[in-house]
Amino acid sequence: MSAASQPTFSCKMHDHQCCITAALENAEQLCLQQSKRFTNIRRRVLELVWQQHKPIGAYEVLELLQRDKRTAPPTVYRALDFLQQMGLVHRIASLNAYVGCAHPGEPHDGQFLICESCHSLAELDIPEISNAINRSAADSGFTTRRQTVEIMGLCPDCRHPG
Amino acid sequence: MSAASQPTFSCKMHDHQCCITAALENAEQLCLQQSKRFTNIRRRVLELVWQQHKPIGAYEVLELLQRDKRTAPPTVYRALDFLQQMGLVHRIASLNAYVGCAHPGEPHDGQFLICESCHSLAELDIPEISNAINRSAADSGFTTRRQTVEIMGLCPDCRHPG
DNA sequence: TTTTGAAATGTTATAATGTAACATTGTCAG
DNA sequence: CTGACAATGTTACATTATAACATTTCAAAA
Ligand SMILES: [Zn+2]
Ligand SMILES: [Zn+2]
Ligand SMILES: [Zn+2]
Ligand SMILES: [Zn+2]
Repeated sequence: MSAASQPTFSCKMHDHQCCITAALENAEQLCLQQSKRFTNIRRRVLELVWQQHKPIGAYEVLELLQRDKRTAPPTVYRALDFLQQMGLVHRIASLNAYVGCAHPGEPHDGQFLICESCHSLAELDIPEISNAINRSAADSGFTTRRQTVEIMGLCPDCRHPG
Repeated sequence: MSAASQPTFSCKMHDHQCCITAALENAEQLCLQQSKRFTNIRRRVLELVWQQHKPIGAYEVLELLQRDKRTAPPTVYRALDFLQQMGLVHRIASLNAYVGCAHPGEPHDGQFLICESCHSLAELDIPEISNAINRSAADSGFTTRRQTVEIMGLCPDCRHPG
C-alpha cells in the first residue's frame, strides 16, 4: 500500500513511486466520479507535487514543467487550485507551498506537522483537534467554515539524529 | 478596560482609542522590562496595527507611514518582526497580515477566528486546543515548537445579520 | 457529422509580498 | 569623547500570485 494511508511521517524507506502511482490513480477515479477532467497538466502537476514528501512551491512546480514545455505561472496556479478544490492537494499557508493530500476522497482540512530541520511534512486528521477548534469557535458564536492547523517543530528523525 | 482583555470579538461599540493607548503603554512597559528599545517607528507601527480590529498588511502599514515620511518596505518589516518577537503582534499566515496581540506579555501562539464576511478577527488562547495539538504531535514522535491555528468562517454579527 | 458553447490552456503583463546588501545614523557604556 | 553595536535609510531585487484577453480543446446538441 502507498504512503497515502500512513498516518504520520512516511519519509522512511519505501517505494515512493508507489505513492505517486497510487495518488494518480486515485485522482483519476475521483475526477471520473465527479465528472471533472483530469487533464494532462493537472495530472503532471499532481505527479510533481507527489514527487517528494515535502511541500513544493508553485514556482518549483513551474520550473519542473518548463523542462518539458514552456509554461507560465497561471497554468500552474490553475492546476493547483483545481487539485485543491478536488481535495487532492493541500496548500500550506505558512510555507506558501503545496503537498499531496494523504487522505483524498472527501474534503477536509487536515493538520500538518512540519519539520523545521529536514522540511518533511506529515498530514494528520485528528478529530479531537478539529472538534476542539470547532467547539471553541462555536462558544464564541463563530461559525467555522475552514481551519488551518500547521505545527512547526522537529520530526522524529531530526529529534533523535544518528 | 481595553478590548485587549476581551476573549472574543470586540468589534462592537467601544472606545477603540482606549485599546490603542493601552496596547502602546503595555508595549512600552514590556520593552522597558526586557531592555528593548521601543523606538518611534516601532511605536508608530504598533499603533497602526492596532487602529483596526482587523489584520493589516505590511504594505498597508507602509502606505500609512508614508503619509508622514518617505519610508521603504524593510523599515516596516523590521518593525513588524520586532513586534512579533516581543509578542506584541501576530502574523496571520493565511492572510499575509498582522494583528495586535490581545494578550501580550508572554510569548504564545494563539488561535484566530477570521470572519470571511467582515474580515474582523478575534484571538483565542484555548489550552484545550493547543494541548490537543501538542498531544497528537507527540503521539507521532514530533516535537512542537510553534503552532498556527487560523479558523475561517462567520463571526456572530455576520452570522445573524440585521 | 457539424455546430457550438463552455471549460481549459496560452500569453503577456503586472500586482502583491518579502528580502539582501550595504550605507548612514543614533545610542550608550566605558 | 569614542568605539561598538543597534537601528534605520536606501537601493535594488527576489518571490509569490493574479488580471485580462486570446486561443484551443472537448463533448453535447442539432
Ligand atoms: Zn488531506
Ligand atoms: Zn526532520
Ligand atoms: Zn496573542
Ligand atoms: Zn463578520
